[in-house]
Amino acid sequence: MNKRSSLKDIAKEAGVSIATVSYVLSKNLKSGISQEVSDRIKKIAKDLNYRPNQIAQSLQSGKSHSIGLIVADISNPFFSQIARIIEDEAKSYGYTVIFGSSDEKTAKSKDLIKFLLNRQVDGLIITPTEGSEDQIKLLIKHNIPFVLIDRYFPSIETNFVSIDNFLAGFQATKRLLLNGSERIGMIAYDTGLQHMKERIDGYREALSTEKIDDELVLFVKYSETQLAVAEAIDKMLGLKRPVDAIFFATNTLGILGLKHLNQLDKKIPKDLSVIVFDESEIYDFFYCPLTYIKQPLNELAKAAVKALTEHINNPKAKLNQIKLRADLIIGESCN
Amino acid sequence: MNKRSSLKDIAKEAGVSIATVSYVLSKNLKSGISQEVSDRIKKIAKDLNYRPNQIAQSLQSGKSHSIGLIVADISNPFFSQIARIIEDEAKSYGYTVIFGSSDEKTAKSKDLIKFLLNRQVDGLIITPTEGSEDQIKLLIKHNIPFVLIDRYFPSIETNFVSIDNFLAGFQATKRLLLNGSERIGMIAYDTGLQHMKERIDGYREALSTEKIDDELVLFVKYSETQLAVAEAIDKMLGLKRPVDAIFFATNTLGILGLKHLNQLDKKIPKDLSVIVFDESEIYDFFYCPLTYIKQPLNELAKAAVKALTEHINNPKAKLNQIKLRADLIIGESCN
DNA sequence: ATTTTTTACTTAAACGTTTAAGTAATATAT
DNA sequence: ATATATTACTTAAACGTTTAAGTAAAAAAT
Repeated sequence: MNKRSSLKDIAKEAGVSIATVSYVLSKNLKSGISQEVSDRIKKIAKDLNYRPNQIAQSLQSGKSHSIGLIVADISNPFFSQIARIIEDEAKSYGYTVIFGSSDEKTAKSKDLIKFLLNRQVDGLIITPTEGSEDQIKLLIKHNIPFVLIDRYFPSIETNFVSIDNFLAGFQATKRLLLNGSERIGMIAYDTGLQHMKERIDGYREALSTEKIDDELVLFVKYSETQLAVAEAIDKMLGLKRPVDAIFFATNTLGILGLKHLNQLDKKIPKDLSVIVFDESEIYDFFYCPLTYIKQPLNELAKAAVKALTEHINNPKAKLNQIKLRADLIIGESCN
Repeated sequence: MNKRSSLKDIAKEAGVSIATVSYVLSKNLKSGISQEVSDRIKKIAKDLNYRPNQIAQSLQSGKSHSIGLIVADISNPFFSQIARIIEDEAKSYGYTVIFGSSDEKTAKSKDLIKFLLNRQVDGLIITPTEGSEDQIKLLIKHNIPFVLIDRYFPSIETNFVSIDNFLAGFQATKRLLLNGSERIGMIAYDTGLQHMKERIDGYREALSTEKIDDELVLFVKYSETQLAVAEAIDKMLGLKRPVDAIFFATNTLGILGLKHLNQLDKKIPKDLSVIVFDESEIYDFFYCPLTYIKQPLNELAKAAVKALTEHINNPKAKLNQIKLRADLIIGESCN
């Protein structure tokens, strides 16, 4: 890369001090530089195609004007859609986004946080992994601005932006009951993360006590999702009293589940009712319009960036603990 | 954010000079520091939780160890999958990735390049937009390491990594002919970009002269893709001699096209044969297994990162102009 | 006519590193 | 016993900014 021109080069060319050039070019200070010198400097700057070195500015100011984004997996459309909105939003505040994928692994998340902080990001937006409480506490201890997104830890006082997962789980389940389902299975990730817990709690709350049956809530490990979803479905359908509805707790679980149900040649909603979490383009290709929970991705991502910039600019700003409402989009998969 | 400890803090604590601390902590130089002092410094560094300030290191070294990634739209699975591979690969070389979406707009792409260069990225991986030749030439002029991905400009000597789009277009069309299609339509983006041209050229090459018909190649604008795809299909089906097969030149075009064909209640392959560019999870939910062109995303992304790091480390390294072969995955959509 | 204020700059330090060059003390060689 | 080499450091400059503090000259006030 060619050496880029610096204030020094301009100063030399203009026969003035570096400070003078700096004063002229950083418009924020209208300190007393004569029009003539100012114009000359501006012209030279333009001729030399001067662009301030942000690294030097960062070192000087202690601000990098970049934020770190840690998602579970950027190639998952749920996260890449969020990333896109965060990108645009961050840019409007003057921030660049450096991203990383944790693969839901605590160790990876820890490395990423370290990596991003070494890069002197001004703050972080994180979808925390299970068991990453200590990492989060460390961020608090070091006064590093951050916002949790999608999930949060009820035991830790942090900024977070998520949906009301309890309500979403509750509403979905109520809908299934309303449409006559008697035995409603739920397939969720095997994680202690709050968002998952709440989805399940919402589901339980919606069921009358006699309908609750622990056999009907099955957990799959993130690392073996595909196989485990299929097994869970097989199990639910193989029960003495099989399920007549399944509630999938995420996007990925739902898609894999629907694939397996297709393989089993189960017809929705004739053989089985289904509700899925999150939107997907895929639903358009499913023979039956699906009923699903639609998260307000735009609002989630924007609120996260807003909260983060607020805390970057004022570390004492009060915490943003935002739970947005997710809508249940009614299709025909649970009729 | 709490002030992080610096070499200065450690030096003060240890009663030595900053340089001594630097020598100890930057293991690469085994210059003569006594074991005793060295151990003491290391202990203090650990106690103070010292992490080198990469901004300062960057300023000093002129390397930021970050690369800029410009894609058309990070929320498009094609690009987010590539981004994920680039992320992992870049990390293995010690680079962070800063990304941006150009939305296929030249002006946005220009801004992004400027933005990323101001951030002192060491190099760029770019999916160039139509008409961005000047931006690319400027990068060359300034000796900025970069690699084009997915597309390239035949008129400019650059690093690039793409697939052999001509061959892909050729093979897809040949397949349709082989399976008996007589009137093969193609829906492509209205762009002069080379990858699109080559896909169309491949299609033309496969057709015998008398089969080529300009009515059968329809172009849609990126900014109005959805509507335009539907119109193009309607037009092709409404011809005096309507098409009996459609070749969709990208992922997005294919998905939108299939949706519209569903709405028209056209059955594939009975009413119409179809071949699509790129993979999608969606295909699993289409009633008919699709025949599609599968790009080797892993190889593409890895080759791009490799080429880029090569050129960052040695600006005179010879150009990597890589065209990988894409496979035609045979389904049942053109039988 | 002298003092004060204003103008238009410059000097210098700082941000946190790296690293070439310098130095004093000790060890080795002659 | 003196010259030379080695060890274990320190000094200082550099990367490119920003900005408080300083200064000389010109303008305004007394």
